[in-house]
Amino acid sequence: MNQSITPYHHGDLRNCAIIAAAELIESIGGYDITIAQVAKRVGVSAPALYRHFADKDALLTAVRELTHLGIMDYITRAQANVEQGTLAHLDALGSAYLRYATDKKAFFGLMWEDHGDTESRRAEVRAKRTGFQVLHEAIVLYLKRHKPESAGDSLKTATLMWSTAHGIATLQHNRMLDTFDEDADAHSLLRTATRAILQAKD
Amino acid sequence: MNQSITPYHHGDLRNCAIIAAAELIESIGGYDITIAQVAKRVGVSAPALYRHFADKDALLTAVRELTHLGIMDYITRAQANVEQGTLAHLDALGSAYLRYATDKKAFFGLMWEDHGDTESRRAEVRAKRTGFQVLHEAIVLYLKRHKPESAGDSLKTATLMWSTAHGIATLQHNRMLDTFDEDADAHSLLRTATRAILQAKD
DNA sequence: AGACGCATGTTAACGGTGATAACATTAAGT
DNA sequence: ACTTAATGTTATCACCGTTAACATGCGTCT
Repeated sequence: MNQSITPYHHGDLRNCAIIAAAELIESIGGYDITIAQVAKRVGVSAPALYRHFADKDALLTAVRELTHLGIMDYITRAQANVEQGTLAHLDALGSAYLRYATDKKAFFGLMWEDHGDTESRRAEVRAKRTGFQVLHEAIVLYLKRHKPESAGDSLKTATLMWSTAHGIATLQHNRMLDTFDEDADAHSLLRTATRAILQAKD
Repeated sequence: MNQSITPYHHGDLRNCAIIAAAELIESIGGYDITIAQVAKRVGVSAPALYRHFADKDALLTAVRELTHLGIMDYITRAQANVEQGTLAHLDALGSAYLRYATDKKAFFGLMWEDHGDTESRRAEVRAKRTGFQVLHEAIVLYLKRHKPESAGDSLKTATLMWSTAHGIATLQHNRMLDTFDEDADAHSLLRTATRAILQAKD
């Protein structure tokens, strides 16, 4: 965001590098980025970045954190004008997820890239589950209101909704849903699934 | 498979290279393979491979074709001992998909890797949709038998089932479903979803 | 059978990449 | 002011994908 004063030696690299990497990813529409590119964009030599990141993956992990904030922004914004615990609420959450996946395609892809099993990995999993918690709470509320008898299935229901949304997003990402059924776009598809999952076991 | 006679100069490289690449992928459990590794494994110098593959992605694309065969094998095998068009049939298809995703984790990941938009891409999309056709036909049969009134939704239903299965598989792939709900493993999760989707609009 | 040509292999080399080492410079604290 | 740690620089490495230039041997035509 703000690179403040004295950008060269004293300025906060790290943050600038993360932002530069993110901008680069967005501009080329893919996460196959190079350290040298980031360094050049921030106006510094490549090895300088290794003072702030252990390796390339550490930088990308930082970008992923930023991505988590981004998707959370989509989600919280989607909740703003919707009554909590309603079906419209769940629809809004699902739509936000899908919208992020298409709007910020490269980031969404990076988010689920298959990187190693380091300890920073654990933090990411936690961050992603935090996003899931929002969905879970919304479902808890919905079930309490409309189906108290199956309130115990909230976790399973939430997992199912997430899986479906994620599957639609990733398949669409791979151009796998393109010409199947024109009037069944991703969003309406997810809405149908949501209703089906909620109606189950009536 | 069979590298037949005279493996050196005259033997069928290409196929050997593809198999070597596949074996390598399986052994290291990831698709971050190097041309040199493949070359060494097949006992040939690295540039030799470029007589048979335009670039690295062409080789990986060939491996992906092999992967498509592999998953189709899982699917057809799953159909063998099951009555067509039954709920059990659909369960078997879904389970086969999930089982492949966990059994051949690296291949499943490679299959959905984000590679460029070349023309070989088109062929892959077709191959993957061929797999989808099996699911679709099973659903057509099921609907015709059990719900003739919603036979028109077969495509949408199939897409939804695929999306859910794919979402479960990929989320599990990213260790995202690990400790959520112990008694709700991937397979039972998908079975619940299948029933919900089929029961919808009753 | 022998000469030719093409498919297919080899070694050498190039540009680019992630990463480290050795050195330089600035900021901060006493 | 002098030391010290943080942070930058250039030089360098090993490796990777890829191409060029050269070598080898199989198939074919006469």
